[in-house]
Amino acid sequence: MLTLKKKTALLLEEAVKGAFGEGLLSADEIFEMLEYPPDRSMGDIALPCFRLSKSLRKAPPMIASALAESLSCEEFSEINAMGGYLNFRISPTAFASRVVSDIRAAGDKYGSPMCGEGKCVVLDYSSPNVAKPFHIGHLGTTVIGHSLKLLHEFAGYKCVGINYLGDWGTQFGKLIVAYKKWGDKATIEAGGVDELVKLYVKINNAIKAEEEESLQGIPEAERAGKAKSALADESRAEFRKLEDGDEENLALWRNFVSVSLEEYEKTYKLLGISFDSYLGESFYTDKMPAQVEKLRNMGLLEIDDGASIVNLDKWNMPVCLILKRDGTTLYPTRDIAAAVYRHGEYNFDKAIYVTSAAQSLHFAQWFKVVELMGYDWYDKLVHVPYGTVSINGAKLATRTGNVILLRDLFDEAIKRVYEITKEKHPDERECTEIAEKVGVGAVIFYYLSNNRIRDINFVMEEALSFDGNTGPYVQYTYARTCSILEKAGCEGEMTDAPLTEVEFELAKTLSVFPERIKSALADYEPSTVTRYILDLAAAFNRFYHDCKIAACEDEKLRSSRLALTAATRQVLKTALGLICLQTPEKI
RNA sequence: CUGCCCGUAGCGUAGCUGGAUAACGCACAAGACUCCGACUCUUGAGAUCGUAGGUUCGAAUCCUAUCGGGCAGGCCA
Repeated sequence: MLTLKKKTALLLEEAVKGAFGEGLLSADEIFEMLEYPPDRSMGDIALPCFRLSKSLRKAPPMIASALAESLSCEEFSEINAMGGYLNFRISPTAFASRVVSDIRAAGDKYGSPMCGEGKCVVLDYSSPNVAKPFHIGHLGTTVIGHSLKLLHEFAGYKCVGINYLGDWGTQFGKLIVAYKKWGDKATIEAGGVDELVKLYVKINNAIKAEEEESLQGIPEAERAGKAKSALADESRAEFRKLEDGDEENLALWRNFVSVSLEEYEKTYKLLGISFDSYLGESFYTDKMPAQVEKLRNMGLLEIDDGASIVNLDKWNMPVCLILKRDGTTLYPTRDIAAAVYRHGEYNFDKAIYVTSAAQSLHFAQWFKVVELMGYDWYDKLVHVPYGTVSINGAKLATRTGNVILLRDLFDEAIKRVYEITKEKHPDERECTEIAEKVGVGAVIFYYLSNNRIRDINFVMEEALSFDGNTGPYVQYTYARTCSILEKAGCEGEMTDAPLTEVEFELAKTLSVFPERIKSALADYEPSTVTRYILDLAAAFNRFYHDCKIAACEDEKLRSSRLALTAATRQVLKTALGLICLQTPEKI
């Protein structure tokens, strides 16, 4: 499979040799220089010659015209020099046939760079905290992470998706105390994670109240570290018991985890997501001491104000805390231990962490510590950050209730689509199925439309809008391709029937898919795929509007148009799949 | 105070390894369906690319400074 750019680059390599002699530019270098003109009237592909003018000591327009003269090829219907540019025009019919036959030959592998054969990627994403609500703050890591997994699988990597559950820590001591005080088995069983959240909120409020009471009469300035709470002490004690393997507490803990997970699974199922590993923080508790020991033996650990730290001054970063003053571990300690374990387990070629950009420094720090520890795979760790989410302009906050649970968000989206769909589909089950795919798709598409690093202000009305560049728009376009092909009863073949501008534009858009996939992978950027889908949907809808397809009277032209439609359906299906969107054939 | 990220039409954004007339959607204005699915398509109006310097044949893109917003910065995760 030779893309247009590659083929052009090879031709140009010969032309450059012919006009200016050997060894000046390789095909690869030319490939990098090629670009798409901003306007169709200029040509379909272009080589800017400005950079060549220095080494050749000739004016760019002269280089362009010299190259134009020494080039000839049937692939291009026209080659001409314009200013400093060498512009190529492709013959639409031949080009479209080649694109369509490439797509047909590759099938659902069309667009795959196949660069991951025999390599393994570990992706850490979603990772909710047990017994806390699963809200839109988790949408980013979940959806970006899974899309990156799909992209890597598409490229041939063996992928391991890890849901690094927040299933350990003093919050479980609190939860155990709360449960013993106010909770009971039946309520939790019936109410699920919501009941756990209630208990958690209740005990936190109670602790806060006790602490405030204990501070009465102490001047503002002297309050630091003086807050006292019996419940907090009790919580620490219960957590200690849990760490020491107390059977009763362990049983409670297991129950909290499984109740929470059960709830999360519902959302994952809706998103079509599953994980290969659910090993959470608790799994690594016994793997940290070895790493701490290694740090100490290597002389990397310093004691500062009682705590054990790694000094990162040389790299212009604040110190990385490894052990607290009381000797207990911290977030970076666990991350290091987990990375070491995972490398041993999977021997990954890349380990990707999808988290909020707020954690960028944390990752930079512990990545550096891993490097200092002499692990030669330190450069295989990749942090993929994304912007923070706010709701209607305000920060997310569980306490003030400014949260949208993912579950509620999807329910709302599904409900709205259902209302619209039911008029067309009397069958209720079918309608529900469509509403799920389109409703959830709308939210995901909205989220994955922008560069991940941008902060996002979540406005329900916008996320659930179905007009313009939205999920329903592209899914509808996909359904339309299916419907046309089904009515026609065949998928057509490319013929020598002359094609018009819109058909040619569609073929060009189809041809560019592999390049877009490559850049999505290189940048860890699912939105590149989202944008491509919009380009393709727009190109197809223009074509659809201008041309009769199944109803075309000219047999040859009909066949070509059906083939283009089939190719579009194929690429849309692949691309939508890569950003976690379903592809219903009817809407 | 220090570091990282973001400033592009009224709004939400793309373009950022420098390249030709800055692209898309929403909203606004005008138009197109006895037609393969109208959740469609066409056209118009709307931008001194935060600001000021610099590098270059050429800057939204690179460098410096500056303003505005977000985030982070030793015992939370």
